[in-house]
Amino acid sequence: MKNPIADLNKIFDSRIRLGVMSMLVVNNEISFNDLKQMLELTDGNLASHLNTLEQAEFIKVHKGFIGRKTSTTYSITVLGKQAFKAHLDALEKMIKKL
Amino acid sequence: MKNPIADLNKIFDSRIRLGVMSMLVVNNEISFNDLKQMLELTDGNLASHLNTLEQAEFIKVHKGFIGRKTSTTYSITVLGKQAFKAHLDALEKMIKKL
DNA sequence: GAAAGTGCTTTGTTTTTCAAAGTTAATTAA
DNA sequence: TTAATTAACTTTGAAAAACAAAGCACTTTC
Repeated sequence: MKNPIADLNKIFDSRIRLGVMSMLVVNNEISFNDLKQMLELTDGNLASHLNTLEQAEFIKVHKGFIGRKTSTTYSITVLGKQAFKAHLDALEKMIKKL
Repeated sequence: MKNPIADLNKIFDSRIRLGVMSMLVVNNEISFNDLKQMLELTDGNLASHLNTLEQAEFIKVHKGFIGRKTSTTYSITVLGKQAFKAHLDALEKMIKKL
């Protein structure tokens, strides 16, 4: 038998990054503010997790406007989608023995 | 919409504890050594994660023998099964929108 | 009787997480 | 026009968690 946790992606150990990704899988663009409110996080905390995901190239940023207000939105990348799916598959395989 | 990660159990953020639990769900008794080898961990690291799970009363310990050798085995508790299931349900709900 | 195995505990370092406060820039209210 | 607000950060620092390595008590095997 092989190590059941070896295929889990370390980046997704964090519930917050998991939450961000799961939200971005279904919504192709979400604002910083919406993420912050949905996940109930402080600015700094969210920003640093987003940064981790960005470094990994799992998400990308778009700086734009809503009306005349600045609005930063985030979306998932192809790589991000793949990695997230792979992680979920690994999770599923791990617990599929139920 | 409500916070998608609120129902995830913090104890299962750890890949290692997740791995231990998923192994104990399908095998009703696993030895310290087997867990250590399967998950590729050092003694101290495994022991401390097992301790966390034990504190939460999600697993319990049995000190016994295999032949004449000491053997410590672990099994999941009813509470542990419930908590693990609840966590998996929360995870599933979170990503079910796929 | 020396070496090795089991299952820890202790110690200390590294990594991760997080909140709080400060920052920049634009925007609206007074 | 100045003050206050909002958005989206960055920086700082503290607390928590993860982890490896070493030590330890006990037993067993060589």
